[in-house]
Amino acid sequence: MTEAHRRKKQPIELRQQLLDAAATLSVRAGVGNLRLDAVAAAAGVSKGGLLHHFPSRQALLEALCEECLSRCDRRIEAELAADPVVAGRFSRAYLQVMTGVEVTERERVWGLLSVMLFAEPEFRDRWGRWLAAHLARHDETGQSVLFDIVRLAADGIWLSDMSGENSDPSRRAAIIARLRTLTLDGPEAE
Amino acid sequence: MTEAHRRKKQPIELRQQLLDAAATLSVRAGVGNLRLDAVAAAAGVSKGGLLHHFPSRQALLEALCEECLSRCDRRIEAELAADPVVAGRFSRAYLQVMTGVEVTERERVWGLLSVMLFAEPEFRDRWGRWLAAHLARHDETGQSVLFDIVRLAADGIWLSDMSGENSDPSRRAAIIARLRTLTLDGPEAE
DNA sequence: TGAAACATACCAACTGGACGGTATCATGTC
DNA sequence: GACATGATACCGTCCAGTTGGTATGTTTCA
Repeated sequence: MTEAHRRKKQPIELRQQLLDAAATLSVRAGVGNLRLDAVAAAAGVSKGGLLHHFPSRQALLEALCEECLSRCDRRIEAELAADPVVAGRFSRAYLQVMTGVEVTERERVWGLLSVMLFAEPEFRDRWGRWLAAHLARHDETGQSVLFDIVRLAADGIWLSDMSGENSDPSRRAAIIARLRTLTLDGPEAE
Repeated sequence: MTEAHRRKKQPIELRQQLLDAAATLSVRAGVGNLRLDAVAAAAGVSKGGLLHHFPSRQALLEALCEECLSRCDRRIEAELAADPVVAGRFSRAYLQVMTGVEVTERERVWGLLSVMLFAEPEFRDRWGRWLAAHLARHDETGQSVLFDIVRLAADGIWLSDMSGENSDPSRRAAIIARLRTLTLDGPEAE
């Protein structure tokens, strides 16, 4: 009947659009204020269409969380592959990904969303497990508190990025650069 | 008529109880899932009673935010007063307060709540302004990226504390100790 | 002084809108 | 034609906020 029916059906693309829309709206108004109607509308589809892909609100949120994690994964893997120095490699990649250097606005949304999902109690554990698994896999856990500090500071930057662009960009860059060199100095004697 | 009517009226205490209840419930289920009924019940009062003190849900959340900030203020001030070394004093106090060494469970709730409120878009700016004001007042902004890193890492610890007690406490303590010494080394040449 | 008059603190029941979810129908694709 | 995809209409529930009360404090004034 309507025009929407007549268009080419591309379920995979739509699914992605729905997730993108959900991410954007979550970041703008908070995960708790995410409304199915709004997500569907933003993706140019009816609520029925949305519920076809995600049978419930909960399912949508979980998919959102998984998408977040897998995006992180992909970017981390890319960074790891491009880094020849083994020591502190993971922490460096983590820093790079979390601080989101040279990243598109669309990627940025997903970064912010990560923090917001982290604040949701139902997804905290999921995140905790993700990080623990990665740390175990790259086995930097026993290395040095310096690496820990670098990663923690990366989280801090990530967090402060959420509060708008109030911080001086050059200062931010200097901090990131300094953190990066910290991981390259090698773990000195404690 | 009912027993509740007959009890001693202590509006100030009740107000505090309501805020405490709201904080606890927010941390447990997320700010977005905070229900007025539940808050009222947890404080041993009816929803009407709650709405007498906070005319709307929004008002309650704002009061919650203010309470959070003023609690931070008080603890920061206490740390500052107890620290004879001027250089990096604020960053040290910040680290101490945010990582919440030797803190009661009740205080801990408020710490966690801070992060959750930070994740709420409507309160992000409020927090950003708070921090900016404090940084300006103690004028550590121009000092050293090391101080920045310490504060950012403190945020990171704070954040990771939210994901349950999965981290090794002694390791956590080591990190905090190291961060502390970083602020005491003094700003070396960049 | 004390008791009316007012103000504050709270309760119980209700309402109206928002929103998640379902049921059913229409259309595209293989 | 059979299945996947998506639209429309509708229902039930949840919950913030309203309303109209009752009980407890506090002030005023005869």
